[in-house]
Amino acid sequence: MQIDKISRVRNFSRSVAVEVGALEDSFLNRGRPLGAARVLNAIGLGYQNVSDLRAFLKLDTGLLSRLLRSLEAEGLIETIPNPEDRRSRITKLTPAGADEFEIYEQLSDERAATILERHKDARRLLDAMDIVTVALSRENIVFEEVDYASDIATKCLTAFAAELSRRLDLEFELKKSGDPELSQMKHPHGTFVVARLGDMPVGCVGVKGNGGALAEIKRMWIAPSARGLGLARHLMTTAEDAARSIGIEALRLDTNSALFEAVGLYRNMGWREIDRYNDDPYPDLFFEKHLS
Amino acid sequence: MQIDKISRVRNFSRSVAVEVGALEDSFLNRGRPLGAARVLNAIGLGYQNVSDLRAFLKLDTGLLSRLLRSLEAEGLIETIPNPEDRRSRITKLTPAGADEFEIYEQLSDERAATILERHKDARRLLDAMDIVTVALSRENIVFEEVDYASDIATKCLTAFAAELSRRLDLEFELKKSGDPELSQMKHPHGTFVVARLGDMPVGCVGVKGNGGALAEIKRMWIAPSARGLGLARHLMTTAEDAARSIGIEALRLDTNSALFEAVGLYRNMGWREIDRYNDDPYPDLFFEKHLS
DNA sequence: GCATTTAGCTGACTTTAGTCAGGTAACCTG
DNA sequence: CAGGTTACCTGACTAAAGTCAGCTAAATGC
Repeated sequence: MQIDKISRVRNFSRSVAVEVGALEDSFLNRGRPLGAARVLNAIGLGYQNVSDLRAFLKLDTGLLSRLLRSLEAEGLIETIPNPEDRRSRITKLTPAGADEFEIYEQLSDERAATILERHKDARRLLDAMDIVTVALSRENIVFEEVDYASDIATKCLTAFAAELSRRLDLEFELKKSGDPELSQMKHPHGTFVVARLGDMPVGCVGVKGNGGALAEIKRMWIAPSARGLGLARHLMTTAEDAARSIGIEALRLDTNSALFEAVGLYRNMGWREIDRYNDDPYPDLFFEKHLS
Repeated sequence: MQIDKISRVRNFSRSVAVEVGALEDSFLNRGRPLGAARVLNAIGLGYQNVSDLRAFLKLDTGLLSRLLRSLEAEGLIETIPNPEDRRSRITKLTPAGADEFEIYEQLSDERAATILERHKDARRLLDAMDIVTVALSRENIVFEEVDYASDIATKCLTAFAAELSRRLDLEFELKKSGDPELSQMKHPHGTFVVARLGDMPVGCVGVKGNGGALAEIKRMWIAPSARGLGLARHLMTTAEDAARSIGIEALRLDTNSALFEAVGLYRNMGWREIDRYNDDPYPDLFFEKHLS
């Protein structure tokens, strides 16, 4: 049976290798060697200083240097010394370079769109792709404190609200930016932590404080595609650490017993069940944890 | 929103491209250029004559020729003229070549296993991979008549039985090879058609005949990962054509109204609802179609 | 049976990718 | 400020990949 699993993975690898090859071919049609195209794209993506480029593309210093020279000769990039350390250098797309980068982006978008077009209902395929994406690059998931109004936080909160509405069959209203509840999830009272894979949101949790020693965990969410990987534990730990660092001594939270995965985690991470502390209709379980 | 979908596909492409690169790196560790390794693997996979290799690997005739020469020099392959057309040539792995191919297979298996190992429960990931595999290579799906006892047919029937058991909550007993019901799905009485993607089963259907002009459709199944692509129509058409070609004039089938997609398809493909013709407890709808 | 086509090979070439040993300017350390 | 380190560059090289014209032998078409 293990053999069968492996052959499924290998069938998968084979089919995506074809897809990757096709994208590279479409890049080659721009008349530039793949190496140069890759460098141009990396610069467009924001890898602007040469050492970052080298690390990202895993290129030898000599090779990268030459590729940069060739892009310069095409008038697509400019490199200037980094004013903070004039040994290192910063690359920048010229307007022509930005145009060319945009064309590569277009090519990538077109290939992606081609795949989607062949599916009347692409949702299932997209969900499957998300699962694979997270599974293959889980070590690149970063956990970090961000402003609840940031782009990535908004993505998380929107997805969270959509899922709650679906799973609990109720209309969950997303709080607006000015909402006092949200402003309590911000330093110095509280904080907001997201887990993300690049620009893809995979989880979030808010710590809502009021200046006192007791704060509350809110908006704990893990993207469906990222479940079963143990991310929630990491996310909660990050949130607890962040809470401790702003002087919070104890946390509490409410949840619903229908969210059994979450409930299991809380118990497992040292949360203690307590009595109801609010009269919201939705939660039916309440927990507390002291941050020693 | 379309933009968001595209970025999901592109995130996916990016993450799998890394995987593909890693596999190629592991291939390079065998000390042979990637081009030669690819040729060796293609030969091992069964692309034995030179023109097939060329088409499969999309290589220039000169380049392939040289790669074949280098593999010959290593003692890994032999090429002999094709006795049927002595202009063309057939390549064959030597015992040493077969060993070397096996090592590459091992490397691929190991990479696949590495991915699986990181997941306690890999089922969700594997299902997602299957969906992606089918979506990306649906144009490679082949529909063909096979013996019901063949490897691919057995895979289909096993999956079919497992799914029926799960969905209808009953213990569906897989027929054994010697079963008379199955032997009626074989020429000259009947036939068995599968849809497959390489060695991956994506669908099947049996035509069970008794020598007369009327036969019955049985074991119609589409793999979960292949649904929503309109394969069932193609599969049924293939089965009807195959039935006609062995002299069958009319087909009938029983089904359950819970399988609404299948029922919709039958109606759409010119099947006419008829009265119950057996007393099985599971079906509640009966159809017939005359093969003009 | 002779011209034509086909399959594959070879030689001669170019481009791309990658490696490595210096070299230079800028920076850092004591 | 001397000595070492760092960041990047250049030159010189090799290996791999790809292209193309011309060749040969076998098959095919009329």
